[in-house]
Amino acid sequence: MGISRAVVPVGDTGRVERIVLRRRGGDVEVRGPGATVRLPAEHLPAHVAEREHRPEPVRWVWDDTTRWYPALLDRGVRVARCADLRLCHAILRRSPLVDQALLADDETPGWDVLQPVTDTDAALFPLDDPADLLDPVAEHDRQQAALEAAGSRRGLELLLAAESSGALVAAEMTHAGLPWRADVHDRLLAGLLGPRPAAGQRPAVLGRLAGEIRAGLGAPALNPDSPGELLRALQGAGLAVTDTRSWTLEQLDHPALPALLEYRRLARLMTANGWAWLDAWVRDGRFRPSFLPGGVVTGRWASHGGGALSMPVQVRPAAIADDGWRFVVADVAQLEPRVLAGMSGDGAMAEAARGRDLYQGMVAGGVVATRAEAKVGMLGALYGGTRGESGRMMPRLARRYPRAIGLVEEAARAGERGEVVRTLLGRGSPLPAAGWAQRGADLGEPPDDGGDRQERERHRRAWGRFTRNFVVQGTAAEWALCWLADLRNRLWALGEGPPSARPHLVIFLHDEVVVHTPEHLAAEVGEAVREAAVEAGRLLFGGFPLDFPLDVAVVSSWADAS
DNA sequence: CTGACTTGCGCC
DNA sequence: AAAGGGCGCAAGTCAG
Repeated sequence: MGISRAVVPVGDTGRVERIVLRRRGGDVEVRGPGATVRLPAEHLPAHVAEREHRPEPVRWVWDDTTRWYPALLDRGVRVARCADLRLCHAILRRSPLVDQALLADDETPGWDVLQPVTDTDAALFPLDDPADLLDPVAEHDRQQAALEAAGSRRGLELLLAAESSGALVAAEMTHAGLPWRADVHDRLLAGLLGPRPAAGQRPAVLGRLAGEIRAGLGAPALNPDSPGELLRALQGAGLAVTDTRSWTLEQLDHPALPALLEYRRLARLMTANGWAWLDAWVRDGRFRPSFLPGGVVTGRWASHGGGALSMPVQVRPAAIADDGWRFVVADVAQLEPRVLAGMSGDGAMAEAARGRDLYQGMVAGGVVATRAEAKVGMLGALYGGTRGESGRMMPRLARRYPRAIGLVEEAARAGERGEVVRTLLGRGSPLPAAGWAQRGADLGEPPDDGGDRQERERHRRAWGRFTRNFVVQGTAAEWALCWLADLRNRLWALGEGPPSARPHLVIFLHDEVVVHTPEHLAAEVGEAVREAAVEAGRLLFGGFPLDFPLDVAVVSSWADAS
């Protein structure tokens, strides 16, 4: 394995040799700047490893990381850089900074619809993979030409490098898996629900609670899992409700409700992260979901399998580091408001962000009286809340933070006009569904009846809330990608030996990372996480003074971090 | 029966 | 009058 201690800079696109890989039946075509060689697929890992060990940096160009990297990782081969043509294509195709004519080709629709493969057990090179019909060399050339001609090119270049690096991290996290103690999880479930029941049976505690609910509501046949039956039973018991959400039920006063709310809480645990979840997703002491970089329109990651991006705090005690290893858990406080301050160049908001608690900083700046007001006001600015408390805060925020609030307001107005907005680095928003945007009264359409007009207006406002949030959520995702990519490089430089012996990422949740590390490196990993955050801020916002304080914890169980 | 939709709730 | 962004997942419900 390579033992280079140098940290690879994120986005060092210019000086790096590029090698394009392409499947050719059972062979792989390896096309470097000087020569093209063809070798059997089973020889590829050794070939890649040999090239990675040489001192001159290389960027592997391939159609889709999910189609190449898992097999390399299985053979113990790690790569420093790649260009993921599928992900880069998706960004470039939607970016308003890009001349789409430069991407146009007969194969463009094929790249548009190319999906990642998530089933790592599938054959390495399935015969009918649509990816094999696409020419990665030509696509890479088109992408480079489009990038060359793009406005704000450096931002896009950074985004493509970070996105590709994210694809590597995603594959590596699935490969490594999150250490998961099924025995601890099972004890946790048994403590709350009773011992594991036979398939299809309610565990003892849920059975008892169901009985209490039926008795309390006078509905002996009620299935509390059925929203319809439950609603009728509640109404039959004299409660004026129109839905059965827990939040609604908490407002009511009825002797059956404590049992119902407790049932809800435990039934949720059982169905989402109960024994069935353990059977389906935990093998050999590891939870291995697949992560999908760019899986959300804003650029956030999605995940598939096991609900990896919404692991309840309740079950995190079962995530336990291996013997002699630790977790380093780090999250950014108030990432989105900080990113908004940076992207808008709002000095006053950046000043409030100086320090651990941005909301407290807003109080100190005299813009609001309490932290709670600061928080609800800021969430309203980011999500488009105009009602109640957050609506009342907006004028004050707009006065004190004109650039920040101006930026999100303008994004909302642009969305309402049906326009594309973009993140700081250049990821574009999708266009709204055809309909309201094209048929506005300002385009000369005869006025419809009031119902349609109101409907269109609702859609217009909703789309404005989406674009308002898009620019901030999307730029926050870019900060997080840069953080992740730089951290990945630092972690590699920190360790020694094969990938499995080095500190490695196991979880990434939008603004939080978990690193699994040999215990003796935990302190250094903590430093690396902080340094990577500083670097991410520099990459996105240059010299603009903006803090991204982290909470960092070195723990044995994920649950002990929060 | 399957598949699409709804409801509710976990995470950020 | 109403007006909160993005996801994934499981169970219930309903249409075909």
